[in-house]
Amino acid sequence: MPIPRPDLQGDRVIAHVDMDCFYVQVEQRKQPKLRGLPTAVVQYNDWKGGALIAVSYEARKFGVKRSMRGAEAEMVCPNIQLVQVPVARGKADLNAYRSAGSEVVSILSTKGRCERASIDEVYLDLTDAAESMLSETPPEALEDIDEEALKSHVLGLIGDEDREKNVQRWFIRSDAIHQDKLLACGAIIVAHLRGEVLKETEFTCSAGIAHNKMLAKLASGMHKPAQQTIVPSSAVKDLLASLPVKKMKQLGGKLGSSLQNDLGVNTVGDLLKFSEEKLQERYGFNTGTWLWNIARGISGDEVKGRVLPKSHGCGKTFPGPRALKTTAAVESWLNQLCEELSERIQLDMDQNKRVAHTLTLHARAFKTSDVEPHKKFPSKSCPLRYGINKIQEDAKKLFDTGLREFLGSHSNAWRVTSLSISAGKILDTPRTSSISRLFQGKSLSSAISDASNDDIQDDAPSSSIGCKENIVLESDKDEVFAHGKSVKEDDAPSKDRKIDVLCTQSRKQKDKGNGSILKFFSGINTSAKHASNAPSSGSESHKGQDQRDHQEECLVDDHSRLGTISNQQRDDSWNFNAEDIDPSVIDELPPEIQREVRGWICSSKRAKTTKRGSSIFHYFSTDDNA
DNA sequence: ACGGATAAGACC
DNA sequence: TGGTCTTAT
Repeated sequence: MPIPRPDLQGDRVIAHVDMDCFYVQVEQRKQPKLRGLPTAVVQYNDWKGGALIAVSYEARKFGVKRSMRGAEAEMVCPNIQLVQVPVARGKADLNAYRSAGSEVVSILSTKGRCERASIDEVYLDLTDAAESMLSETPPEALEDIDEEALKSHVLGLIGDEDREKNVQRWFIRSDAIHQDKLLACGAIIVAHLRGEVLKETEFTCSAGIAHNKMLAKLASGMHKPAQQTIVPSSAVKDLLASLPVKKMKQLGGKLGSSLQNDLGVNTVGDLLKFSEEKLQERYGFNTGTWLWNIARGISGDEVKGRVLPKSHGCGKTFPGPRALKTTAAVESWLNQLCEELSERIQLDMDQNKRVAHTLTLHARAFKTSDVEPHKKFPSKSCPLRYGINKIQEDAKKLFDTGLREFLGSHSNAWRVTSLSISAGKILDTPRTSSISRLFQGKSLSSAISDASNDDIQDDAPSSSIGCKENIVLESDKDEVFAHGKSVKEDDAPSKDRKIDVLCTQSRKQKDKGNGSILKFFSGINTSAKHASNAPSSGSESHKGQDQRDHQEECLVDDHSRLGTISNQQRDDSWNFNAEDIDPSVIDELPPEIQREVRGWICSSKRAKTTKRGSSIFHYFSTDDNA
């Protein structure tokens, strides 16, 4: 998993910040009277008091553990306060915790690169900040170091009496090695950040400060709650020597068991006895190298600069007797799940200007008359189209195809024990180049005029712009096309008109045959299906969700199709290949646009293999891809 | 017959 | 690529 790469730079300052029993803190902030009491958060309390998903430290003293049921917890801790996770649409709703997590991230991301590792954990690369501090205000010159920093735990510091004095001495040692001084600076920064988090959100957290992610993560869990731990490199060897392999991230599962059972490796230190080649031959090249490295406290894994999730998903399980046995039941639950998902990706789009491109369905199921015992329900995905109804419709189709495959030829009675859908391939919506502006960005009129060297004014209101007859776009309200979003927020008739123009164009384009150029600029899908669905010109008819879905379909979801092509739905109209574009159409474009389009075609041919994909949206979402 | 709901990433 | 598997909280 982590990229096995030698630590090229042992001087990084990395912190791992972990919220203390996060869900509990969120609930305690909501209900301050719960503060200080043994508290746990449970979801669904109807069966055995619900399942615990977070436990306060007060409650842990009583032996209350995650993965207990509420009823069990009450037995060991009669006074425990059980708070339920909010329920919406018949399922647990974690949004309160997600947004609380965002509050924290927005504070923690201010001092260096920040990677959101989960809803309640982040990694920080504080190297630059620590270097700066060291050169400007090194700890040894500081007369009073942040009190919270002085409470740090420093691994390997000897002397049990008057710990804080020792720590202080460690912080201000002028003869310390550069690495340790950097860590000291990092620890001061982290202490400060934790203080900010507490002040701004009322949440406490714990942290680890080390030279890489692995060690930082290890350290953050060593002293909780509300404390921080520093790992000087001099302490690494002893730390790992006695550390059970299972404690190491990534070794908590089968790999860790295999190390113990097959190699007799019980502590990370035991790994030192094996050569890199030996480990590689047993566990594969990458994993082998990775193991060899972590045994030595080496990890080159970088802190990704990412504060937003890469996917959104929601799901529900239907245990035992609750298993779903009819398609009607499945569809009803899928509808609920899709509703939540739609809400969340819409919010993501509004807040972060990002668009999800794939919809994936997972399910677990079994057959009542079990012929093929362990056959799994296959997961299925397709291009994601925005709008609740669309998502529901597509999810339904995905389930059906999955179910048919699951059942095979003999149709058997089945039960579904879990359903989940997720939205992935989330990309920033482009906003930089002129072509981006042309089809969805800020100012359509100015984009076109700039590009074609005309001198139409930037803010020319309500003008229809002809572009070599291939494209007619109105642009009186720029935001209409920005991220395909304001359409839904604003139902003004002029907007309807605009959609109408686009759809009409799209239909015309289709009749003319391969009119890919319009797809470029409008993002409008020219398939018969969608063209026939296009709103009619005097559209005062539809209102509400239908209308919304419709408009979104015209703009947003078709954008999303450009990037992704599903295997199962190999509808050409969803496809958007550079090869399909008629070169003569490109010749008719304004010169600036020609250049960009050709650039895209070129890059799409060359970039078939890159992760970024080759859609025009990918291409134009960055500035530097000539 | 699962702790449940979510996420990320590697592998093929 | 999509789909599966692993790991984690």
